[in-house]
Amino acid sequence: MAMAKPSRTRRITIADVARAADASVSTVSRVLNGIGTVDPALAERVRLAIEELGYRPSAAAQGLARGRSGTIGVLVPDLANPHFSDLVKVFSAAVRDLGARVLVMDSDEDPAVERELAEDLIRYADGLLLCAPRMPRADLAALVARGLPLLVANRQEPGLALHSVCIDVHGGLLAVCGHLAQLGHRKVAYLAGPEGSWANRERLRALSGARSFGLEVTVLACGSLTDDGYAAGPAVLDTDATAVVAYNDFVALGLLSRLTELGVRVPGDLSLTGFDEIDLARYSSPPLTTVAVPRYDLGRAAGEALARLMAGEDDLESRTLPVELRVRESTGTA
Amino acid sequence: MAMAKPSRTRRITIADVARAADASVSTVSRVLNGIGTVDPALAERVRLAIEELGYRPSAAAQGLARGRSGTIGVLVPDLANPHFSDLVKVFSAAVRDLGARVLVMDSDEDPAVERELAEDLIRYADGLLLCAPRMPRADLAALVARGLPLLVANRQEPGLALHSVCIDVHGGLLAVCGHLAQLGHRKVAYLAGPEGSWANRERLRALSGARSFGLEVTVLACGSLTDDGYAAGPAVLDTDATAVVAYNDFVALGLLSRLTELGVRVPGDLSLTGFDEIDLARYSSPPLTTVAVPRYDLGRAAGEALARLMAGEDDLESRTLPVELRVRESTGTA
DNA sequence: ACGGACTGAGAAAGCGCTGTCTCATCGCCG
DNA sequence: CGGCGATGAGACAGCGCTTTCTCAGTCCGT
Repeated sequence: MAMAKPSRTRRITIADVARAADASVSTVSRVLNGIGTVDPALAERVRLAIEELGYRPSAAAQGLARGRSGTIGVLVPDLANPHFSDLVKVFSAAVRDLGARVLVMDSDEDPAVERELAEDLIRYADGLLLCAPRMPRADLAALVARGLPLLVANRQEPGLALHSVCIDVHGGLLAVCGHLAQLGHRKVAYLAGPEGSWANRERLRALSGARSFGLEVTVLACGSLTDDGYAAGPAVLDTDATAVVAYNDFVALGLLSRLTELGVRVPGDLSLTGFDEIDLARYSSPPLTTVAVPRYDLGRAAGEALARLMAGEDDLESRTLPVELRVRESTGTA
Repeated sequence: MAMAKPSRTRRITIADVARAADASVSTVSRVLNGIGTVDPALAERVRLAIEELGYRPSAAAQGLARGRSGTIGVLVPDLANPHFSDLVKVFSAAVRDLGARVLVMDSDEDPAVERELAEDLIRYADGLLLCAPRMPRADLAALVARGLPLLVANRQEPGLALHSVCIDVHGGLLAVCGHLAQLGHRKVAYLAGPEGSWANRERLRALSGARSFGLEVTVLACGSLTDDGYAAGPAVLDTDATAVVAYNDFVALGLLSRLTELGVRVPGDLSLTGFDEIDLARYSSPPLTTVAVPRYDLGRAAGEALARLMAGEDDLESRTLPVELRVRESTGTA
């Protein structure tokens, strides 16, 4: 004989609390939100009832009544990438201080999915943070037109009144180039990152700027993962470059591993740079020359910016955060 | 003269759509949810109106009316740890197929915060996934008592009817010990992970089990980060161990780096093992002997289990997923 | 002792949906 | 040709809160 399911106990509502505390629903609400004045004794009774019943206001009902959900949608291309999980972590801590929660979605680097998820997030969220969106400009514009507070991290789109916070990728890679040039390198290979990525475009822009100080750049399609860097080993050796600029630290470490296997010494035979400074960069052998990006500040800045957007300030200028070159032992004279 | 703020345009509601399509609200709802039968012509008119107005149903209103939010709460100790961000990623993809979204919170490894966030998540979510919760048993019990679908990943609590999916940490570390014993090691040092962590307790249990095949274990407090491993270098050398079992790959790689700096050869002077198999493990020099855990399967399994819990099935047995020892070059004969 | 300014607290109208109930309408069989 | 089951579609009552409005007391000045 099948045991009846324990019939999901009815939700405890504010009315239950009111009844238990012998107060009105409005009063309970007041106590809950600390709005208006309530007689201390009554308030205490209410608090007690809340405690005893284990009452928690329904987020849906609050959201509906208040007209805002207290939720911010965050869209990332790949949550498994520490760059983004770090950002989400910091951002979510930042907005929690504002009383907001974060709904994360992962587009798996697919621009089409990205648009769709963003539309879905809108239904839930009071504001949106788009991290390094790969979607076409038109989609981005459509999203902006929806009118809800929208912030973009690490992408700029000239002419599209986009509020954004960005890392100074261009400046960072320029610094890398300067460093390499100073060491006497003339020919460098660049292991390129994801196609649609703004960060990749910025790096390319810096690279072409670096021609002005005599750098000759070969661009090799690669990717953003350790495996991609490892795989790129032979291709790199096919060039006559004396230095390799990897898209990021993962790629650099993957390549470093392959080079070590192949008996190529770093920086003796080949100099190598990364980007983003992951923890392990200081711990590889040799330690990696890379660019430190202010992850924490980025998340923080995004949180603040979105807070202000949601408060109705619309005169926000976009911010670009400075980066810092970290010279270590993976780079040497040509 | 200050430009008036564009007065946040009123939300487009289902009523607007009904009006535009010259249909009733109920009909629009039917079309939206594909429930009941609607005349094809009318349905088409509705769809058109939705399209034209750019209407999106409010998640809050739907949630309130339906009695469920379509959101699942996920609580992790540290989203910056790839172990968890990977899990969240896979899990969230898994439950999206169910039409659910994921609300992530990060407790920063603080058991007290953990409890609080979990309580908050309940207000938003239809179900909860607690990842490697560090909270005391009593708090966990209180959460279970709340009655909503609750799943725990990587923690077991005997006697607490907890639905869980776990990695076979014990088995994995036992395999590591066996491997080391076979190589002739007798004295090993264990770099311990976070205090409250079940995974750490399981490792310790395996270690004490390993005494049966003659292993003598020194436990050193450490942590779960690369830096912790790096810092533990001298302490490790103070022991007379011939092999080091690190809490995870990060710790192992940190230690490896320090050992390299100190001129200690791995595995010549000291064997070293990790756990969790991060990407970089194969790319260190030497490549790291570690334990591969089925991250993907874990997320998948969690998604399925929670789906079934939410469907009312309460007879779920807990699952433990098998792991695999990956022998590489960081371990050698004693 | 009486009117005006406050203060504390309840009643009730939404918020934007869903889902049930009800009501037309229509085709069809007897 | 009347009655009956289908079928399509609207009305309406919630869902659990917030918030305005209203009202009964209080406290004071005159």
